[in-house]
Formats: sequence, C-alpha cells, structure tokens
Amino acid sequence: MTNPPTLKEVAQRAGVHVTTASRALNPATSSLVNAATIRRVQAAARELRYQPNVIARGLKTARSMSIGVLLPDLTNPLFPPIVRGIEDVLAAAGYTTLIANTDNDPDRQAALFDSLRARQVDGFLAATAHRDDRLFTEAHQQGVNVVLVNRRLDQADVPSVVADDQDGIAQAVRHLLELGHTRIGHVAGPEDTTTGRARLRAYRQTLDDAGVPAEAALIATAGSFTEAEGARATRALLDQAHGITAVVAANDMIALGCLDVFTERGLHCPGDLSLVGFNDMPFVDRLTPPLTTVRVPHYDIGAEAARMLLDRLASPGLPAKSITLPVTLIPRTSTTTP
Amino acid sequence: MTNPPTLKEVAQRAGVHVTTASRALNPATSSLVNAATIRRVQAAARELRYQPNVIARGLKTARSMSIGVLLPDLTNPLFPPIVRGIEDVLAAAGYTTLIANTDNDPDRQAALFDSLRARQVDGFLAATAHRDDRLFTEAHQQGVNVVLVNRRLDQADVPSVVADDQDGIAQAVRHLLELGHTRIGHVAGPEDTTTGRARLRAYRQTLDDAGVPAEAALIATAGSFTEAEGARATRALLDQAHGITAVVAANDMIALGCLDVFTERGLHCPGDLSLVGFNDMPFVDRLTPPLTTVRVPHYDIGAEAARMLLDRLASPGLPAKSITLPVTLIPRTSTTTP
DNA sequence: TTGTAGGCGTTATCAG
DNA sequence: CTGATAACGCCTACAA
Repeated sequence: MTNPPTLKEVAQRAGVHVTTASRALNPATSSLVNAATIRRVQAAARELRYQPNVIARGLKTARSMSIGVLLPDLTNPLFPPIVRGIEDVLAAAGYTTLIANTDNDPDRQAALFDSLRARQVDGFLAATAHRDDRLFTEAHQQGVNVVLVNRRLDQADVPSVVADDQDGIAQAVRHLLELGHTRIGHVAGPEDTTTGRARLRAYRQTLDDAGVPAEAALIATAGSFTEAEGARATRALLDQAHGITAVVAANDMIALGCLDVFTERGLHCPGDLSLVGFNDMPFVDRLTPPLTTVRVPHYDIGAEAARMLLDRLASPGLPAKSITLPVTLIPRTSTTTP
Repeated sequence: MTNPPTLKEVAQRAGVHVTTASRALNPATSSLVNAATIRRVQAAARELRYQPNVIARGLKTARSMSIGVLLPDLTNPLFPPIVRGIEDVLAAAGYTTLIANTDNDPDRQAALFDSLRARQVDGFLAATAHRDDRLFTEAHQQGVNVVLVNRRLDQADVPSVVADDQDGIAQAVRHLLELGHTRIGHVAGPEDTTTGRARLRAYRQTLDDAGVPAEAALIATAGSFTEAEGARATRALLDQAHGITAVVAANDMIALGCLDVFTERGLHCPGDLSLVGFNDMPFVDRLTPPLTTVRVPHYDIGAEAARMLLDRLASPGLPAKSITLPVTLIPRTSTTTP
C-alpha cells in the first residue's frame, strides 16, 4: 500500500518546520500561527491530500478517538439500529466505533474487552450487561469510561441508557386487560438480565394493581432472548397454564417462538390466544398476524448512550446518570378480545 | 481512564530491559531469550494484565491491524450476516473491523474512505461498489488493498466475492416457467450496480433460452434496493404489463415493495400474482405469504472476502481474483401455478 | 543472550 | 510567531 503523506512532507512543501505545520493544521492551535503561513500549509496539505495519522496522534495524546461497542450479536435485528445511533453520534464527534460480538459468552466478553483496551479505546458502550456483571462495575470503578445500553446492572452505579421496560409491559398488560383478558401469561426473559427481570416484575405489578392474581402457573422463563428458547418456554407455559387466553412475551424474538408453538399446537392467534411482544423489531408488522408490541426507540437509545459517553469523556468524574427513554404500545392484529 | 500497563512496567517488574521484555513476549523473537527470563517476563505480564499497545506497535510496523468495512447501511438486514462473517475471520487473525455506513452517498463514501485511511487501516472490504466507481479502481491501482463484497465493478480488475446472481435469477425464472407462467415481470435493481444489472440480464437470458419473449413492458426498474423504490417500480410495472402473472424482484427489499402494492391494489399473492425475491433475508419466511426467494450465503460471502483480503495482505501483488459463491432457490408459498 | 540507539508521526514544552 | 527538542510505546537494527 502506498504510504500516505506525512506532516513532515507537508511542512517541507510549505517551507516551514513540522511543528509549525502541526499548529497551522490544528484548529485549536492555529491562532498561534501567522495567517499567511497557515494558508501556505493548508495549500500544501490539500495538494498532497494530507490526512493526519490518527494513530500517531493517539500515541502522543493518549487518546485513540475510538470507542468499543460490545454487543451479544450483530445479526440480532435489535442491534443494528442501536449501532447506527451510536455510530452517527460518534462519527460526528470524530470518533470511530469498534464493534465486538460476545455471543453472550462471559469469557469472550472479557477477552474482547481486553482486546479493545489494547487498542486504547477511549471508552465502552456495552449492550451485553448481565445483572451481576463484575466486569463493568470494576472497570467503571477503575476509571474506565463505560456506558451501558439497553440493559443495566443491579447496582445503579454504572451509567446507562435504557428503555422504560416497566411502563412498556404495563401498557401491554393493561391493553390485554382492557380487551377483557384475565388469564394472561408471561414468557419471561432470562433472569440474569435487568430487562428480563424488570419486565417480569412489571407484569406481576400491573396485574396486581388491577386486582388480577398473577399465578405462578402463568409464568414460564426463557433462558435467552431467542426464538428457540421462547418456543421452549411457551410449550411449558401452555402445558401448565389452564384457561390462558393471552401471552405477554418478554421480547419479539421470544414472541416469534410463541407463534411457532401456537402453530405447532393448532392454536390460532389471536382467535385462541392473543400475543404481545416487546421491541417492535423490523418486520414484526408483517408477520402473520402482525404483532402487537411495544415500540422502543432503539436508534435514540444508541445515540443517547453515545452522547452520554462523550459527555463523560469531556468531563471525567461526572456522576453516574441513568437515562430511561419512553416507549409506546403499538396495537396490531395479534391481540383481540378473548 | 487508568492507563493500561506498558511494556516498560512489565520489564521493570521482571527486572530486565524493555527490549528483552519485548522479545520475550513476541513469539517470533522469544527464541533469542533465555527460557528463565521468558518465564519471569511472562509472569510479570500476567500479573499486570499487560496487553501490548497495538497502536504503538502499528506506528513502528506501519500496520494498524485493522480493516475498514464500507456498507450502505447496517440496518439493512442484508448486511449484519456479511459483517458477522467478516468479523469472525478478521478477529481470528487479530484484526479489528471498522464499520462505516455510506448511505449510498458517493461523497460520504469518499469522506469515510479517507477517514479510514487516516486511521491507517491495512485494507478495505467494500459492499458499496457502483459499476463505475472510480474510488476503488484508483485505490486498488495505487496499491491500497481492497476486496469488493456482494457487488463488483464493470472492470473485473478489483478482487471481489459475490453471489451467483446469474444462476440465482435463472433458477427463479425457470421455477416460474415450470409452474406454467409465461408472462413473467421483473422489478429490476438499480442499473448502476452490478447486482442490479446482472440480475436483469439473467432474467432476459433465461426467458430467451426458454423461447419466451422478454417484453420491455414486463420490466420496471427500482432506483435503489429499497421497499419504497420497489413499490414505486411495481406500480409502474402493473400499469404497463398486461396479463402479467408473476414477478421476479431483484431482491427481497424490492419484493416487500411488490407485496405492498399487491395489497394496495387488492391483488392476492400468489393467487393473482406469484412473486420471487432474492437474498432470503431474515424473516421473509414469515411474511404473508412466506416468500419464495434465492438463498445467498451472506455469512460465507463476508468470511470469504475477509480471507481473500488477508491473503492479499500476506502476499501483496496477488492477481485480482473474483470468487462467485453458489445460491439456491428456496420455494415457499408466494409462487404457484398461474 | 542481553542492552543501546534510533525511529515510526505527531504533539507538548520550552526557547528563541 | 516560529523552531528545536523530547516524548508517547513499541520494535528493529546493531553492538556488546
């Protein structure tokens, strides 16, 4: 690969010292340089199509202008919009985004975390948190800049940006209650994520508030937010929950698993069972039937988290805020009267 | 952020000089170092959780161990699997992946290209090529390592990994012919992409080979591979193509647009019109009706392209290969007899 | 087998 | 306002 021009070459062409060229090109220091000199340097830079070597700069400034993003799996349709929000904000601020897929494996997560640190990332955005994740707590305490996305930790001491899980499920459950359902089941998400647990709690709470008992038999738990686990849990749920007429799935992937099992058992949705998801993933509006679900502003969650991280980079030691973004129930065809 | 430990600190702790520590930790040079010394250095490194600073190393070796990936838009479900394939291969080789979204904007593409070069990426994987893209031809000629993914250029001189568009469309058209269709339309992709054009040509060719005339009225062209453009072109197609009983869409996003217009006009699929897509994107098997489409090995395309790039990094000046991966028609419910 | 010197491209610091 | 010098963390000669 042809080597890009260096600052030295630009300086030579402009007939000045490297230092001067550096100052001339850097907006923060260009005020110290003669206007005519600046013009000459800029001209030289343009002619050579000079681009500062971000790596060399990082070595000196101890900043890489890059951010590590930890995801479970980029191919889960939940994450691309989040990543897009992150990238748009970071790129506008001159930062590069480094994405890593942990596949929900704690060892892999730790390895990727180290590997990103070795690349001197200036901070982390993590969508992979488990409730008791020591990694992020410790990193945060050690002064590593971390913002959690979509999920948080049990202790609220690491900054985070999440959706309003509690309110989303409350809306979903109330929607079903209003339709006349009283035997409403829940396929819960993994207990070791705050999303899984918060949604389960909100489900119980909302039924409680309405004076409807939330029987244990109406709840089954998926081991992960996947179609397969959703299907497994749904089979258990249908076996144990008599008279059930509606299901609240902890997210859309799990809802897909529910639909699979409904089909498998010859149950019609929404005729026999109503179903609500969570996330409003792409294409769930085109399923058979179109899925009633809770819309989450994924792009904004990513963008907001990136902004929060940039704020923290600019002002180290800021208190660990936690932002919750509002969600909306999107009623579609998968829910109807019992 | 607490600074990660440096080689110097490791050396101090092990009681040796930095150079010795460097050699001890580097497998390529560790043979020059006393075994006992190596053990002491490695112990020190482990205790400090030392990770070599990839950036500083890159400054010296003039390699950043990172690869730039140019995509139109990560939220298009086509790309996550490709990116996943790329990342898995690159990560295994110690490379980091830098992703950039061009949004199909040539200026943005050029800017991102420069910005990635400023980060000293060792090469590029680009899924954004337009048939006449000068950027990649010129870069390639100047010795920049580029491998094109999914799309190629008119001149075959830049290495590429693509799916067998020609065969995929041939399978789709023959499938419809075998079902008894003779008035088969095509909603073509943008003419300035090789995928768009190759698929259009294959459509014409296959009909020709079967002795079925490919009338101009049976073809409409979408300006981009999007649902909206697919819908627009489909409206034009239905207005102009009399007696049409089947449509081959240039890809699944366009096929979604076709379905929208079918619904809009009260046409039933497949009752009134059969439809075939291309790509087998996630969830098209769950549409109403489940979409007959051509399955493309996206993950493998990404992985293969990454491997090709690694090969080229290892042996500069390798001739510009072009790899085509096979595709399979997946018949579902959106196609039936006329 | 180990240490010394120099440099990768840039910027911070000091002098002029 | 501009230049000289050193340093960031690592690696590659070369010397000992």
